[in-house]
Amino acid sequence: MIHVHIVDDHKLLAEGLVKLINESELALVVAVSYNAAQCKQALAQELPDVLLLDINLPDANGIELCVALKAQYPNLKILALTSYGEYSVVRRMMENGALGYVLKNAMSEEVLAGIETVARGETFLCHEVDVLMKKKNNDAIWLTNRERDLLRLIVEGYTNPEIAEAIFLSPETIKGYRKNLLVKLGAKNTASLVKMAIEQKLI
Amino acid sequence: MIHVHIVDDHKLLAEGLVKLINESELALVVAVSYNAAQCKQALAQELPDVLLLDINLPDANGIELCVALKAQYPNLKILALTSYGEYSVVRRMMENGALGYVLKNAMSEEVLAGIETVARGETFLCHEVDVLMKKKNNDAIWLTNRERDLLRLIVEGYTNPEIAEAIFLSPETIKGYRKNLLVKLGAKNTASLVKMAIEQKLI
DNA sequence: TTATTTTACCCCCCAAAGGGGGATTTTTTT
DNA sequence: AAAAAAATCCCCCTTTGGGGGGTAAAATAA
Repeated sequence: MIHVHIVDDHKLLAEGLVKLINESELALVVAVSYNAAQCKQALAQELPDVLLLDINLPDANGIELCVALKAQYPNLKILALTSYGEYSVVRRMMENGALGYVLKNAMSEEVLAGIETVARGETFLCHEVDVLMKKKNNDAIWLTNRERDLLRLIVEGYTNPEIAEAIFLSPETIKGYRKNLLVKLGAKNTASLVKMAIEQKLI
Repeated sequence: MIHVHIVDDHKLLAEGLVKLINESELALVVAVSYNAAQCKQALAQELPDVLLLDINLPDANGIELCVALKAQYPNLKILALTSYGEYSVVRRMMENGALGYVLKNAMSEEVLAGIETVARGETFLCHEVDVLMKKKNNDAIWLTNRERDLLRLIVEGYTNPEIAEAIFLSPETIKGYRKNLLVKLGAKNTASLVKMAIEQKLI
């Protein structure tokens, strides 16, 4: 029997999942957490086989939480369960410790299949995400860490001179990054750059 | 018995809701739609007492859908069920035909209470939203229609001269609106203006 | 009917963004 | 070891944005 821990602040969804999983006879829900703090506490008590992890938690970022949990519990199998269907999110999640990724609009069978697959130690992507990762690999936008740092600061409203001073670089360098980001994202100015950064969840 | 129609593309959640509602003996789920098109088709067949409506649908905007459905079925009671906890979204939803608003992170009892209340024709807000609408009423940001139009164009990356030409106004007027928006949202420049507009879902 | 809000317009000035062209060094990949 | 990619820096010039002042008609609300 696979032991599952659900982490999701959408209580309605979590409730439904508990029923779904327990009734499947495939796995057993041993814990439900509504935020990152609760999750960490519960993990210290009992370690499940699979952690069903939402990305959008009230007190933490799912990607960073994923990294932290993997560091503490290397054998824990993390299955992302989220509504974010953006290339950048999936990729960062999978590169940072998640073994599987299932969208909230997937069929319930996909969740069960995902739990079963990651429990065996294999990677799993729900159908829609699988298609996305194969198709978009060509025109998908992927930023370097430095570019992401810069983009974050631009989105926050910092000007080139401000950023330069903050991270000890020449204003001309920041200008170069900004120009490059415009080209990379296909944005015509800062406004559309910020829009794309947020909507495609690149930051 | 209250007849309920669920509209949500998160199939996992919808499934859980069906069980929850049917087992409550309070109401009966007569239809489930995963998008706006399906919803409209199903409504033409059978009219429920309460429509449980998600805002984030793949093929439509929940607020606009709400207006359209209210126009066609004035007696239909719409209960918004969504993850958006922003002041602007709640207010626009309630001003555009929704009778109630429940967050997805609410307890399941709140959904049932919401269904029961709106079925009687009374308005309903889940606890968290109720607190929000009372507390934030002072510092909450609310834009005029014109300001929203302008903000939309700014977010899209149009410059002042471009906007002026597009909506037949003087570039100086656009400049004035832009300045005013910066003050209203408390943004220091276009980048943070766009960020706030999207994150607070003002557009 | 009076206030208030909204919409639309104008001036000056300087800082910041954006478009064009480069370059070098370090790091990563092959 | 060679090639490619990432990170850093520089110049010139034009357009756009942002801070500071305003005014005034039209629409809404009190």
